[in-house]
Amino acid sequence: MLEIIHDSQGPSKRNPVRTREKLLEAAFAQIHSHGFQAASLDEILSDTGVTKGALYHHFPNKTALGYAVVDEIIGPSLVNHWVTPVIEADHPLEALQQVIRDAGQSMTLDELRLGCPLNNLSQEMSTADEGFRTRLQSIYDQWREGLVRAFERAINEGQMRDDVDADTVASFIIAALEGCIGMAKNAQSMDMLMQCGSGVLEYLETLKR
Amino acid sequence: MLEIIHDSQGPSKRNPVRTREKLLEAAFAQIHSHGFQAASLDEILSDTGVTKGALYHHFPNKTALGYAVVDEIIGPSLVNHWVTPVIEADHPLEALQQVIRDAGQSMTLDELRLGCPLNNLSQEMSTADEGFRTRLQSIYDQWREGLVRAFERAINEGQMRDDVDADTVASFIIAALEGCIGMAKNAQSMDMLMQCGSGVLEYLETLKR
DNA sequence: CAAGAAACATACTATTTGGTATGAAAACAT
DNA sequence: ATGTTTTCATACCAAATAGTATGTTTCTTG
Repeated sequence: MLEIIHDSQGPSKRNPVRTREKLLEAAFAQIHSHGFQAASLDEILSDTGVTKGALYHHFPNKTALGYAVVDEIIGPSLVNHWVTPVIEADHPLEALQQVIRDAGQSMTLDELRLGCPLNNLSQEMSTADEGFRTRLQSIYDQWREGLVRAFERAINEGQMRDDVDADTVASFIIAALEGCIGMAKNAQSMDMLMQCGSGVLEYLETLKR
Repeated sequence: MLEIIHDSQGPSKRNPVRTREKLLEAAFAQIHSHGFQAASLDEILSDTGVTKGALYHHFPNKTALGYAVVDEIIGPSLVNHWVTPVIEADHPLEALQQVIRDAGQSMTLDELRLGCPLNNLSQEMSTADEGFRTRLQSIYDQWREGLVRAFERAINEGQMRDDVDADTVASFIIAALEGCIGMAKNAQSMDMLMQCGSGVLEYLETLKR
């Protein structure tokens, strides 16, 4: 928290691209820890060593910085970890189960305490700022559409029951996953995460044929 | 929002109990709408017509007011609507399904946009304030323990499969429900609530025997 | 009824906040 | 080299916030 994000390359030559990156990273960390509204610009600046002038050169205001965090960090990260592996897998259902297990096992208690950045921001900002809501919604949409495609493929290939609606299942899975993380986040308990997660895994098991 | 909460009884005789109630109600509304940290004391005062002196007579600080909202409004309301009906029912699984359906049908779009007060506060405050976290956790615990008792009874009476762990199922159900509401809240879509909710209902169906 | 406590009212304060104004130093183009 | 744009630095500001100080009114109690 008190660490400054150093440039890896020697003395401080001027590097606007890296400056913007540092701001995004620090803003993401700050938002993840405290939420968007409680995220302090001054803290982001002291964390990065960037000055207010530079910040407001790269972003017109705090909201725009938040939007950039959503578009350039949260969205891509979610697609990488949760969508692509399932879409590209030969056996989507099992791939999804594996992604869930991996996420559960690689997550530390400190990370768990912070919760899911996507869900955190949604719950905080959906009523407060329409721009956040739509951006976050498009991430959820990508996620759901990815799962739907994967499920439909699994159904066609006879890996999955054909008496379920892929769209309903996808929505339910995403909701259940976010719910599990939220639950375990408040409990601050790895056991709760595992217990809840195994509920999801068992549900996925019932979808196989 | 702009309406003042009037006393129903004539002119403003001094009524400390009612004053405290009005503060709690307005604080709950404010927290439900904007979250705890963004809830403005000044707005609560102008909503109620109560003055700052009275507020700080009844509550030592903003945090204590928030705690009281959790203990005296959010907790009891949840137990009333979600725990008691299931515990007292002859057929817990079907009762739970009915509670879910009722909640879905009685919920307006405006309410949906605000989300679940319990989940909202958990996600916002669990990292920021340990007092909030423990209080909210005890509500979750009551909920889960209520469901566990109901499920165990259903299992004993042969209404529910006996190859599932009541505790795991209870945690998963609560997580899934909160996840559904959160999902639909961000989507601001009643359809999403219904779609997600039917996922929960179908899952509950698989638990019957 | 008197005295003390409870309940409320008003004015003020200290701090934090996002945002701005203005200028300097690099980087770039000609 | 010189002018121009980009990138950054510093100092400042207006608004909002929770909280306090202090006084007044109502209620309770002996």
